[in-house]
Amino acid sequence: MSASQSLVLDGERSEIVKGPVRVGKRSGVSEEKAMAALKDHSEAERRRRERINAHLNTLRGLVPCTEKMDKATLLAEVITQMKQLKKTATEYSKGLTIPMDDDEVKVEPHNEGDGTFSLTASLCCDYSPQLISELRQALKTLPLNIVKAEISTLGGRVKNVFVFTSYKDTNSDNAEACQVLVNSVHQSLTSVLDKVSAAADYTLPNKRRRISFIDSSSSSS
Amino acid sequence: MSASQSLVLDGERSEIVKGPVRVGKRSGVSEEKAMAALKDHSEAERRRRERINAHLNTLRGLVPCTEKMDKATLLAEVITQMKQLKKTATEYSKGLTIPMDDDEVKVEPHNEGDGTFSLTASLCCDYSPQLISELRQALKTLPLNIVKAEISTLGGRVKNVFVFTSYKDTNSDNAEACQVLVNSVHQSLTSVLDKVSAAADYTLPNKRRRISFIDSSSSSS
DNA sequence: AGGCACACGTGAAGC
DNA sequence: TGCTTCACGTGTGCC
Repeated sequence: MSASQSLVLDGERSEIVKGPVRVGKRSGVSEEKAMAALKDHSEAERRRRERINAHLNTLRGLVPCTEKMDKATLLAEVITQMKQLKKTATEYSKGLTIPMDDDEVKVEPHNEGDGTFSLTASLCCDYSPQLISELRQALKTLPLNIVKAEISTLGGRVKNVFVFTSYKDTNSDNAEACQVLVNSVHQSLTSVLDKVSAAADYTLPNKRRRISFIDSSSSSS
Repeated sequence: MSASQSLVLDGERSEIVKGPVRVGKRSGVSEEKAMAALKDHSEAERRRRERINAHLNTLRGLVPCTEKMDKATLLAEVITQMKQLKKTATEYSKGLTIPMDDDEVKVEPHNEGDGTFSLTASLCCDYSPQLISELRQALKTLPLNIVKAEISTLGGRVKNVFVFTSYKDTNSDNAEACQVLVNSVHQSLTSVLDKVSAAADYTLPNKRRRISFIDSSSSSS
């Protein structure tokens, strides 16, 4: 565009101008100004690029196995990672909150694909002193290993979460058998829930013990 | 560079070439090839830009309040959000994992700044049947409300997490009083830990009950 | 080659 | 108005 000028802004070790060729005495000054503006512009743009790339690189540090990855693929990876993190975070917090108004029984199968089969089951209801022993009796008849058990209470409500694995003679890729397990666990927990909530209807004095499971456990009564 | 050719690749509604000016019969074909290559190149580059920008836009959808934000600032926001998510996620999972080898007592004050004062305390040790009643007795002497209680077991280990709030007559901005509370809670839990672990040393048969707290609770012994 | 990904400088549009 | 951000086409190096 500009007549008889070749401005070379080197990216690495700039020797800025190559051929500040004389063009005319008076038009030269305005051209120099325009050139300076152009140089400022390209430098600013370079700083912008550097800013973006710096952030991109710190993202590489945050997401594993992206050290030499494409920009676009890196961003895609960031997206999936972010979604995953959000999901697990809300899942964790979901696991920590206790629904106040509704009793619930949930059973979820986790077919890992590697042949193992696990189950997480949860029961949430008002606290009742018989609850734990009822639960124990109900669960020990099931053909499942208890891997992990959690009890949490908040304001008179109690939530029990269990993680089971099936005995290894149970075929994990037998979808039907797995469904049977899910159903029996669900049924066991539901019957526990029915039993304790029915008992609570008649033994109202127990409700005064609802502040914490620790207030009214088995030994002192 | 190219002599007497002006290739215009319009970004919006491309009428691709403006002036396929005759230049010569034989050099024309090579020039046309070069031009086609150039066009492919710019189109590929455009697709790349679109890929990146699409990912950037989905990131905008993932991070709040970034709808009209700068690319660089958006990425910065993504970074902070991601760090935050990672932190809370590991914090949650930290709360759910149970150290296998070391017993521990932890007490952490949470001064909210709004005048309320809360405490989370945790005790992690081998399961012992007396643990729960010991805990109950130890905690009920403390001038604290139990807001939330969790018990989780995994492989014979048990972790108890409690959230307390202080009675409202305790001045929350009195750092000294808060520290006293922290200390007394810590001391109570430590004494419980000492008691049950000392008992476990002598009553080794109890160790067979360690598979789950549900195996050996209070009612049947 | 020939596709791919990157950095660059530049024109245009928004405050 | 200048300053910033964006999209674009291009040059270049790397499989």
